[in-house]
Formats: sequence, structure tokens, C-alpha cells
Amino acid sequence: MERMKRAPVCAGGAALVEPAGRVVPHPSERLLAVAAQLFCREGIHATGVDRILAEAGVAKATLYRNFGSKEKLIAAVLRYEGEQWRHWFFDVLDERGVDGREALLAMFDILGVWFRMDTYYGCAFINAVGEHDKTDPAVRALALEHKRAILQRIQAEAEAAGATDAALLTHWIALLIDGAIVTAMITRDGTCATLAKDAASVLIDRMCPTSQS
Amino acid sequence: MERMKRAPVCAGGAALVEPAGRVVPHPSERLLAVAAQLFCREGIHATGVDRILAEAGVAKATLYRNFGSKEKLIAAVLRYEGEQWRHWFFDVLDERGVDGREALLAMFDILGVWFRMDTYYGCAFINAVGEHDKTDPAVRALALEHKRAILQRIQAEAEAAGATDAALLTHWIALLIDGAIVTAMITRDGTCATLAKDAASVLIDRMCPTSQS
DNA sequence: CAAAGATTAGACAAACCTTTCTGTCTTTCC
DNA sequence: GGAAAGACAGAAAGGTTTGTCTAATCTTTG
Repeated sequence: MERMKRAPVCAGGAALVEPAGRVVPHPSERLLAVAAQLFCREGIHATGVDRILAEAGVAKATLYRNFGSKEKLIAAVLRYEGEQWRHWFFDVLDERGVDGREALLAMFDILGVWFRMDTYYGCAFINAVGEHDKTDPAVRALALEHKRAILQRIQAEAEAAGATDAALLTHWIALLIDGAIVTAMITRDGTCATLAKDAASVLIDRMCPTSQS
Repeated sequence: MERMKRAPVCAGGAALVEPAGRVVPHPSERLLAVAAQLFCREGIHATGVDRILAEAGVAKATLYRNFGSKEKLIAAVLRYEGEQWRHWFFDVLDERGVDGREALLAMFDILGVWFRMDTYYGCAFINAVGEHDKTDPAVRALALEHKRAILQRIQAEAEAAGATDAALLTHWIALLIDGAIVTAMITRDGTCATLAKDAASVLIDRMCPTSQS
């Protein structure tokens, strides 16, 4: 079963309709997909295990056999969701066939697409950290891993763009992305992706003396 | 009982130690302060009513007499916390006696102070929206009100700075602020305030042709 | 001082949550 | 085919949740 291209699982609507042959994936993955959807839409602690089981059509014993506890399910869901999201985001980015400055700007177009999905519920990691005990490093560690993976790609594009300080530009772009993600969640207005893109353009110009727009 | 100057209630540690005369405020405000603290640190849905009552030393009947339900308490806490935070933030900003470009940049210094508090748990509104049902506009409306109040001040300073498009600069600054807030929550690294400040400086320069730094 | 109103402590109901367990059914593998 | 493993439905345990109610006590106010 290869990974298919689809919207981020935060959006995760079509997770259960797979190509014929096997109508539904393994119960374990069905749990992940359904839990990701519910956690993102309604919040983690507000979503009971029974809800997930009913919606996934999975027995309770199966959940506890596969994941052990709800906390571990949460961690697995975050890993799964992060993987799905990055796959989607980077695949769409790759399809554009651009790099450097153009790629950095394209990221904000893709964010705009994400924000405009009616299943946009913000970033699963930001929301998860926000509703967990902030003195507990467990969930934060998962978020940091996700963040690091994204920063890595941004930095590669920043270097390709010829930034005089690629690391600094990377952090600037990341700040705009995070800001846009939470702003879009709160305002439900996808245009903040364009605002962020314009700001990014200015920052890139300042950092890349060679190719001014 | 006049409002005293203090750290934002997200930080809210010293909320119960008041100047002599009245050891503790009214039960109703004690509930707000304690609930704000717990909601911010451990999450709203993860915090039970009993916990709040025990820590505030308030009877359960008093909570339900004053607020009616937990949902209404949450709304009251968010309003209270937002008021406290804005009071703190704007007061500290005013004390600096700067305006325009200098004020916009000073905001990021103040954010840096906030981020470095060991009681920094991110923005109460962002976290609250993140852990609530995203199809329910109730909590989002409170967050939007808070956001609007902040945008208003940013815009005033953007205009004072002589920005050619003050509204656009306002949104840019706001994106950086929100990005820094969530980045600081996840990384627990206050230096992202400085990164955001540097980015803001670039954006302001681009928007304010008169006074380049 | 006295009355009115608020607060407290705590018991209590009803719902919900996580987790375990039992027993049956289906799939898989040799 | 037969055996072993996994999945299913659902009950039940044990704890926690929100919310209500009853008295007794404290605070405020006229």
C-alpha cells in the first residue's frame, strides 16, 4: 500500500475512500486517520476514545492492543499527521518545479490552498502543544521534530536563493508561516497567505542581493 | 480595587498576593485568575473544575452562581486574560515613551520579555481556539476581539511611522508577532523575538521611505 | 443590630472517560 | 483442514467530569 497523494490529514476528509481492492486500510491506520481528523477538528482532549472507535468502525480492544493508551495514540497520530502533511506540502511544492526564491514564495501559495480548505483546522502540532501541559516536553518534542523537517527544506531553498544569511532568512520565513497558520485558523481568512507572501518577498529581497524582483 | 501592574496572567503567578488590607480579591476574580493560570499552563479541557476550585479556595456553588457553566467561565477567563495581557503589554510599551517605528520595534523587545518568563505558555486565545471545535465560532469571536485590539495599536504606530501602506504593514507585523508567539511556545527559546524584530525592521524600512535606519 | 445576600463545605446525580475483560467471528498461515 | 492470531461487539470496572442541592457561616448594608 503506497502512500497516495492527498490533502493534509488535518483536512483528512477522504482518508477512508481508497482505490478498490481493499476498501479500508488496516484498523490501525483507520484509527490514525479518523483520530487525526477528530483531534484536529474538535481538539484532542475534547475527543473521546469512543468517538474515534465508532467513527473508525474499530473495536476498543484493537486500539489498546495497537497503541496501548490514548496518550500513545496521540503521539502516533501526530507523527502520522506530520508525515502526511509534509508529504502533501513538499510534493505539491516539488510539482511546481521551482527552487530558490521562487520556491520560498510558492510555499505561501500552497499555504493559501491549505487555508482555504473547509477542513482547515490549523497546525496539528501547534494546537496539540497548546492544549497540553506546557511543562511536559513529550508533545513539544514531536512538534520540534516536525518543525525541524520543515526548516530544513526552507533552508535549502534559502541557500539556493543565494541568501547572504540563509539561516536567518529561514527563521524569518518560518515565523511568517507560523504566523499565517494561526492567523488563518483564527480569522478563517485565507488571504493572510498572500500577506505573508508579500512580506516574505520583501525579506528575501533584502537577503538576496543578486536577483531583485 | 484598582488594577495593578503585573505580568500577564498567562504568567499569572503573583495573582493572589495583593497589597495588604484585602488579602485576596473577591472569589469571582480569584476564580478568573486561577483558572487563567491553569488553563494556560495545562490546557482548558485538561483542567477540571474541581482543580480550579481547590486552588482558588472557592466553593463550587460560587462558580456556578457567578458564571453559570464551565463554558461561560472559559469565555470570562479569556476576556479577563486578554484584558490583563493587553494592559500589561501596552503599559510597558507606553513606559518606553516611543512611537512610530521605534514603538513597533519595541513591541518585539517586550514580547522577548514575555517569552522568557518561566510562566510563558503561549497566547491564551490561540491555544483556546486550537483546542476547541473549529466549526464553533464562539471562542474564535473572543480571539478576534483580542486580535482587533492589538491590530488597532499596531496600526496607530504604523501610521505614526509614516508607512506608505499602514494597513499592510500592520498585518505584516501581526504575522511576525503571532509567529513568534507560537515559535516561542514550541521551542521555549525567547530569542525568536529578536529574529522577529529584525524581520520587522526590514519590513518597516520597506514601508517607511522617509526614515531609514 | 438585623436582615439580605453571598460564600462555604460537602454530598450527590448523571454523564463521560479510559481501560480491561469476555466471548465470538474472521483472517491468515502452515 | 487446523491452528494461531487478530478483530469485533459490548459489558463492566474504576475514576473523573460537570452540575445541583442543602445547610451552615460569613459579609455587607440599611
